[in-house]
Amino acid sequence: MKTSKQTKAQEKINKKKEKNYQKQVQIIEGALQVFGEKGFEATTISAICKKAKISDATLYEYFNSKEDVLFSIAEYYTGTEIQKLKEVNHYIHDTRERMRMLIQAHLEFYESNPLYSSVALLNLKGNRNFIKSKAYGVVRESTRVFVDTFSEGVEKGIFRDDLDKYLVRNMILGFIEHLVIQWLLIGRPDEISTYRDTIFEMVIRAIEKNNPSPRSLS
Amino acid sequence: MKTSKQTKAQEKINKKKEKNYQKQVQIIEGALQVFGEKGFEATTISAICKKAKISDATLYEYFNSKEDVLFSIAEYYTGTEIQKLKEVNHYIHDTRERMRMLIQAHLEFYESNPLYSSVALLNLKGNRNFIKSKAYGVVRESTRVFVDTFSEGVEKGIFRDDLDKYLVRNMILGFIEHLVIQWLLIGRPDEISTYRDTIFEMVIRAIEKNNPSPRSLS
Amino acid sequence: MKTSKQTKAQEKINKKKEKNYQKQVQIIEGALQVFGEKGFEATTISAICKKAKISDATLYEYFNSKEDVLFSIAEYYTGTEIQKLKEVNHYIHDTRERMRMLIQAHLEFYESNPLYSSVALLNLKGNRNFIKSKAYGVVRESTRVFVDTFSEGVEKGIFRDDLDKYLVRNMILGFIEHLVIQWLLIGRPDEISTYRDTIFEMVIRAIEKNNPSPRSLS
Amino acid sequence: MKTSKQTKAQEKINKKKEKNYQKQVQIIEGALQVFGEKGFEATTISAICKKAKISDATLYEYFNSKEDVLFSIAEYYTGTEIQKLKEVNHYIHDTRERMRMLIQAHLEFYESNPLYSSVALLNLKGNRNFIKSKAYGVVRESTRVFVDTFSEGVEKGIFRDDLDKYLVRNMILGFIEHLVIQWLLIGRPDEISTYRDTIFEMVIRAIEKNNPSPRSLS
DNA sequence: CATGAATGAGAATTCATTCAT
DNA sequence: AATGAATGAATTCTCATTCAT
Repeated sequence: MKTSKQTKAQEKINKKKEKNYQKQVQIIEGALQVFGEKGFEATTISAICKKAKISDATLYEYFNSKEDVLFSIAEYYTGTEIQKLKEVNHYIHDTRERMRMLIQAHLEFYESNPLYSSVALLNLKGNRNFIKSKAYGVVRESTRVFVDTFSEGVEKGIFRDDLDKYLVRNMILGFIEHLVIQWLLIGRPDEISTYRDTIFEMVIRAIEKNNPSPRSLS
Repeated sequence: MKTSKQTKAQEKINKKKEKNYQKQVQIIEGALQVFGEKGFEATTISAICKKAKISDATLYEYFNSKEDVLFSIAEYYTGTEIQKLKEVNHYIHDTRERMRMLIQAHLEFYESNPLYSSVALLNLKGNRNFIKSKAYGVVRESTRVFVDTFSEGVEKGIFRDDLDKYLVRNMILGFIEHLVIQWLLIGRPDEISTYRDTIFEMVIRAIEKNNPSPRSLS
Repeated sequence: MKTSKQTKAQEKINKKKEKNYQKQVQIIEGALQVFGEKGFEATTISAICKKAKISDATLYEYFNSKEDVLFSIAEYYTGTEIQKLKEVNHYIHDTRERMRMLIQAHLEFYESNPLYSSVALLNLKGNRNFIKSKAYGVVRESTRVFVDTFSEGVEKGIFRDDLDKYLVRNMILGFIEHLVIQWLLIGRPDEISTYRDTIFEMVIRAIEKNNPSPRSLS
Repeated sequence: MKTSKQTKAQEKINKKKEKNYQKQVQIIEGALQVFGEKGFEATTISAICKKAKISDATLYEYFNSKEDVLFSIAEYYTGTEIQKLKEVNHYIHDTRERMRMLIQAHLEFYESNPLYSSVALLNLKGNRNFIKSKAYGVVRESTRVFVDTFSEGVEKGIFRDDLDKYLVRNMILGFIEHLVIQWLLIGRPDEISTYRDTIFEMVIRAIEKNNPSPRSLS
């Protein structure tokens, strides 16, 4: 089963593009709901198709496999989200403000899309195949704003120039995502976006320049 | 048939404690290897038992289900790790140093136990049943050192008293775990413990007291 | 995992009716053969499917479980038999003759369908779940002719009015079925329908009216 | 599994006799309870042994298999019951009264031992292996009283001499057992021994001699 | 005698996926 | 384009039974 998947996957490249985009979205939305509630393994194709009001076989006209559907969810939602972010970003010129906005936007996006958060953080983050997928590229791309914004700050001299920019991204995303995961799993805190300013402020302290560490750091 | 299953489920609890502890560990170690390499779903009971050199049926003398084995891995390793931490912790009096040590210890533990890291961060973190399990309690307990250390710092006046201690823990763990996950999945960075000082330093800046944020924070 | 099973159970009901009736019968006939020869527990789904020339998975498109197949056999054959009985019954006006016919029909049905007899009397009679099933309703219904015929005789004044009609049914069915079971298990007597007249006559003596018991019955 | 059972069974002949009779009874009583409540297939050796307060392995010191235990229940209880019957029988000289007593005794035995009734009528009657067992011989033997009593009546000229004595036994046992099964499964009637006189009287009418059937019997 | 420990053997069921129509 | 029907392939878990101690 595992081996044959690989082989067949190649024969079926990009079935998607050719077909009705509308229906793809319909399926993705159905899948989001079921995956989000039950998790990937516990979800059946049948359940997705029932939500999407299509037959099981039809799903395979639009996607190559159950996992393809899962990954496509990320691609779709991230793509959509990136658009919004770019627009807002366009109007913000202050780097610090951009960073604040990014954190806020991420928190709010997760908070207002718990099903997607569940899929992304409980099912995708940790999926070894995901990182090989095209969808992962899109998701990764979407986090580049943090890297870029940090770099921008470094150039402007407001952020420390002795930090690995990817490590900074790690910190910010790790912080946010860990919080969201906890919120999803144990329901605490009630609202995560409440913390947006504190989080921003902690991040800023960690990365801002003229912010001498009181004692020398070994 | 259905009803008797329910009944038996109750009788089954605590099958473990009564039996040979040695063999439990043997199974846990076999399972760690297979789960760590293939992931929970892709792992079969047979594979675990082959590694542990026991029959499939025997596994069920010691554990109630595949998931029980998974959770027990966390319980076992965390329990062991907590012991070590407590010992070291005992000899460190400086709060800052304690925090440094904790971060270092966590990073090194993950780095030197990639299989366990894989199980814990790719399979357990995100498992909705895990948080209901006894094992989760142990894991959670093990992270309390961060909360306690932070509180200690607050009391001593070296850490900010305007931060939610759980949020602080979130930041630290999120940061570390996100880094480890990336390391596991895409192999970067090569060595995560290299970053121990930078990470510590970023964390410290975020939580240390006499560290006025240069501009006012809205 | 546990919860979703419950949910699915509800969705599953009535899988049958919607699908190809032809194939259902095909499966039922295959199952009859295997159940009839080996008994319920000793029969495997595989064996049934081999007889029915379908794959194991296909069986589950038409039935919900092995037990569902078993019960459906009874429903199917009883349903068919009831039809025949009703037709014949229609042309018989004499109550005594009707009773004779019923006994004869039952004996002959069992005798000419030993596989079904085996399933019905060795596997179903005594199955605690069966009485809760829909199929049981059909079977029960099919024995009502005995009750009705007896009542008819009572009304006409030819049968005793001091007997519980259900007890009468018990006697007749118990008599017949016990005989059939013996025939199935130890092969004696060779032919059960040989006894049709004797059985009828014994039954009649027990229930007929102007048939004073010689001595007083305490 | 099926084939090896046969082979091994021969090696293990009569393990029973040599051992502690006390413990055998203890096991049989435990088994009666579990078999009686759950049925043969749904009963596990473990459950029996828990009731009997011995270890699973010990059961096999006294019995050769799970089925052996089942059959032994019948042997034990029937043996005990036969004793009682013989005693009572000894003091009854009237054939008709003997028949009345037998019916009454059977009904009362079943009614006061529902667990045994369940085992005997739901699990044993219909078990194809049972008839090959030694236990079956004992059970069969116990029903000979009906045959003998009927023969006695025939000799004395009070019972019809045109009836197959085994058919008579069939009628009586079938009647009684069918009633008991119904009582076990659907709980009706509330008390079966209430019917003892009616049943006796119906039986008597069917078999008594100077009891001319009103019309000629074809 | 009693039993703790180990296991062989199986078997029902699930589901993603395919394909002819 | 859509789908009803069919199935291959797999896997957890159960349990009667054995045997060394």
